[in-house]
Amino acid sequence: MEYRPSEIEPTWRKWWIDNNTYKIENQGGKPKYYILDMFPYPSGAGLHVGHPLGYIASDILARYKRLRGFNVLHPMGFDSFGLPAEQYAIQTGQHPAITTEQNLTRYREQLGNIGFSFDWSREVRTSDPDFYKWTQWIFIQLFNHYYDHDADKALPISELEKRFSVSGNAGVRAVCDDDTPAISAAQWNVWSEQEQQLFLLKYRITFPGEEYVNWCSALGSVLSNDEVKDGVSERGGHPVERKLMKQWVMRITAYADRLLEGLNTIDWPESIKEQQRNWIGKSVGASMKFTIDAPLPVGEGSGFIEVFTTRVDTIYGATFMVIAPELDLVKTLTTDAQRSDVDGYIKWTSGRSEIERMADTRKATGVFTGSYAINPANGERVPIWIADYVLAGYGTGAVMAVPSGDQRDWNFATAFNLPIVPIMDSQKDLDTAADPSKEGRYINSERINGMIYAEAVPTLIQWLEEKGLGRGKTQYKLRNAVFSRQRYWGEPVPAIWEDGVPTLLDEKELPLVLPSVDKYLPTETGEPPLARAKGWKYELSTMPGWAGSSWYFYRYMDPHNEHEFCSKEARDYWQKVDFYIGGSEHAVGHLLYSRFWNHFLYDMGLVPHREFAQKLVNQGMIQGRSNFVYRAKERFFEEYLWLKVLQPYFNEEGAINISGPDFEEEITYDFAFATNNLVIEVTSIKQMDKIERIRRSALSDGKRLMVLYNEELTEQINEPDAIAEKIRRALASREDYIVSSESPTSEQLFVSHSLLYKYSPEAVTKLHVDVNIVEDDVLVLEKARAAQQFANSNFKLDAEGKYTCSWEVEKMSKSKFNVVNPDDIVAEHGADCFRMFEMFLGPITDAKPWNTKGISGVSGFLRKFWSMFFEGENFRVTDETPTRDELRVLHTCIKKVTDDIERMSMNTCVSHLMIATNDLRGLKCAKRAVLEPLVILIAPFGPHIAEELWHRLGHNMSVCDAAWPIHNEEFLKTDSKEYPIQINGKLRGTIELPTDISAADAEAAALGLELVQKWLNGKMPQKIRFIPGKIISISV
RNA sequence: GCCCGGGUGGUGAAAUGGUAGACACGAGGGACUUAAAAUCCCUUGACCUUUAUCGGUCGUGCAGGUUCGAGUCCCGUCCCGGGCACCA
Repeated sequence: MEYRPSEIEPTWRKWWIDNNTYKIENQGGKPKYYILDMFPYPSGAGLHVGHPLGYIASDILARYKRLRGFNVLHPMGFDSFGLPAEQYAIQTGQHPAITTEQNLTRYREQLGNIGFSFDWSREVRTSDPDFYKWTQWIFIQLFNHYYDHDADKALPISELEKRFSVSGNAGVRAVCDDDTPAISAAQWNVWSEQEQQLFLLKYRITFPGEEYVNWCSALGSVLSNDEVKDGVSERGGHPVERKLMKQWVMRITAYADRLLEGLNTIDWPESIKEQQRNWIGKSVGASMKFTIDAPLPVGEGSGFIEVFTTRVDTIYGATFMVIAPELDLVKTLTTDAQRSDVDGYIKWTSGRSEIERMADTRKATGVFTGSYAINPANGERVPIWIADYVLAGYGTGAVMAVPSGDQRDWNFATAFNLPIVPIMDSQKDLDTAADPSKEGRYINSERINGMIYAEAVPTLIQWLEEKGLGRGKTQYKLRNAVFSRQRYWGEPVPAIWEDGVPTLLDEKELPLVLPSVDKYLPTETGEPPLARAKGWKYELSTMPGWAGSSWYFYRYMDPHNEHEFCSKEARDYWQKVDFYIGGSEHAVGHLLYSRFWNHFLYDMGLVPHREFAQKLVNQGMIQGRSNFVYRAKERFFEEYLWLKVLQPYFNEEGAINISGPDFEEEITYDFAFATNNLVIEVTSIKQMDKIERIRRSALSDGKRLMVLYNEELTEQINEPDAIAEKIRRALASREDYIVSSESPTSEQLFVSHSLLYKYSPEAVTKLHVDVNIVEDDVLVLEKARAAQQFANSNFKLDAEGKYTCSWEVEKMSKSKFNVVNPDDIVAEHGADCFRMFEMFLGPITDAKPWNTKGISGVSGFLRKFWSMFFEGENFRVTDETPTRDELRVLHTCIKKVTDDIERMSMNTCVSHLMIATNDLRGLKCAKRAVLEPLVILIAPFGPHIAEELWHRLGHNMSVCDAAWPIHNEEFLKTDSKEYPIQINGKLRGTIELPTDISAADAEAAALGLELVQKWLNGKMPQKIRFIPGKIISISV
């Protein structure tokens, strides 16, 4: 019986739905397992073959875990708020909810075709009010808490109010704004409600703050750094400016240390953890005061400059200071003698863009202020310079420069002839570069001379603290996260403003539903779109894309709960995500913010674990494989005429004279014949002006002009003879102006890539072509002729009559015409084949271009697998007792597939199933005892074929609830093994030995071999190693 | 510049210190067929030797090291991809 996936697959998909096969309960005697995919944003382009890679892998794992007796939660939903839908709404006026709904429907359909075991009754959508009600609720909780250092967790803001009213903020160690003043209880208590509320904002975990943001007035929105490319918006290319705006901000910095430490407790890819570590950017160092030793005007400045350093141990090498030119302090430090230099430099740097400043990092620029500071360690006077390699925005905007240890400081010192003092006995070649080594012992460093790094740092910090000159300090790169978007399509922020104080809605008033607006643009006065909503009295900005995704994994546990974001029973049952899979592009966005929210929810006692996802795997991106076609330019026709017509047909006459290698010459003619005054001009029929101009010029030159239209050449492109004949007739004629009277219908010519090596690159335009009308890089002409892109086109084919395309690997996207829809693959080969082929491509963590070469291998395998069960039209599985060989094949396969699923090596699983199938077909095995376990083994990969065969084997229940077979070592044993024999590390032969042979016997047997004696060449072996089950190794 | 990954046949890849290239694609040859498709069988890292077998040399970016034995571990180096970037 033939294997027909198009018949069996839809049947079983319906059966699964009808039987609620994938519906999961929050209970049961089984252990739980929670497998989560990063949910997709439903874009208008639909699902492409890259999306399901991770879903297939997780589905295989989910089905496997279920077969192993786990209660598996494997849900799917949609991150359905976002900018693309809003952009589309702006263009078309259509409500984003409508387009989002359409996209969602398409995604559901496409996902439905692949046979996933998702429990769709648990689907969530972040744009659904029933969902974002709880996003808003969590926002309110964040507002109502502050971070207490002593408790090292978030505490209710009411606690803080109590403490303020009793003892002010003196004893409070909490995360707050930098500019928070000290207040007494008396002050707090006399404050008005409004004053108290404003003060509390300095402590709340989410608060309205002033932040520099990337403001794009054209989009009416603030953009994240990665939405800005080269100073303009990635989407639309609009200008972007740095602007100080009132924004809701999340005090994620409060959690910096815990987010960093938590990384050590989770099984995530090292690269993701490393990116998060870099993003958090903890640097442990010291801050120090350099007293200013200058004739400062009385009362100006604090009298010292504070610096932060991660290398306090290098302080004795600090021979000068550098401060950022933007700092106000520069004015006071500048002496009269230096004033004009300094002013000039400041003027020059302010005119330089960020990009320029980054571009020439090699050349040190800067100016001496004329003032000095005292190095607190050795009391030496060091000059204070300004230079733009020091950034005002980082730390204090001042550095102690240690030219022997820091390359930028070294460059600067070398350029301006400042002293370079070695501080470590291990530093080398200080005349050519800095040496930042921490190895060795200190020199020229008084107090720490002779110490090593680990001794020097605490010694110095202790000394600085005793003297009041500095202290140990930890600094983070992490900034608080801006949480407002001046956009429409996002969660409304549940806040009302009154007298500059935000009040949040009561829980009972949630959800605050997104109102209707007439347009999705900012107002004329630059307010966000929500300002257009009638009667809207709430906050005008909405939440960012990462709001809903920061907690959605809990909603799946209890998706329809109207009273809580997720019930306690559900949280207690599912605990956390056991296995999370998604793209590494979310490394520091989603994955850091969701960890932050989870820590907060943990502090509130709402979730059972500090980290929500124990294990994370990144699936590699499936890239697109774009195809390109080449459209002829005028230049191409000129070169074609020369190469294919004039040279072959007229050279022998010696009668032509070409205007030279520059085909683009405008004044003279493209080709001129020495005889009969004939000149030829090649141009488009559309260029009537040009033709007229040339005609007049030919007339005055006394030349006879022949005009060949690109378009007529296009039609005759495969008949150079005909064109030659035309020219021959023109040569022979006496007419002054020869031009085709017929008007050609072809407008464009596309030239096969295989022919292009003869032509110059400027002769053609390279264009993307839809990969769906290309097969094996050859354009399918029937399909191409029907395509819009090739209307009124002709093709120049190669000698084999083919139009070949070139290709490149690019991101898969609609604009590159390289999107492959999984539906098409499923329709052609079946869902099981599609699933297994995606896995067979290679390790899921690797990025790879989509290429269906090789899909026939998987397709053929499934047919072979199927055919084991049939003899003609009959199901032929028997109850005979299997042979040892058959059992060995089966149990080897069980072992390998089981091991490989556990380590997510899905590609090799497919290989092992292929091997077992090939072997069993060789043995002509059709025995139930072998084939039935094999059906269970294939079930996670090809659920449809497995379900079909499972039922044909006589079962009524789904194969999903079968028991995963366990391999029996007994059947893997063989009586003998072929041992490789290595002599001096080289493989020289093999020997068949009994499995249970003793070392002595094995050695003797090996030495008895003729081939071994040959290599020994009469010598005695120095050593023989027998590694049971592996190898025999002989050294001579 | 710094931090992560990764370099293996014509291609996708496999090999968790023990026979490098499993499995598959592609290619070549053959069987079946009126023919084609489908299917099945054989060969397929490079080179040398041989009628063929047998056999040998080289081979996992490059160059070293550890080891009886290295694609795998260590040191150096080059190249490719990703991330961060005058971050003190």
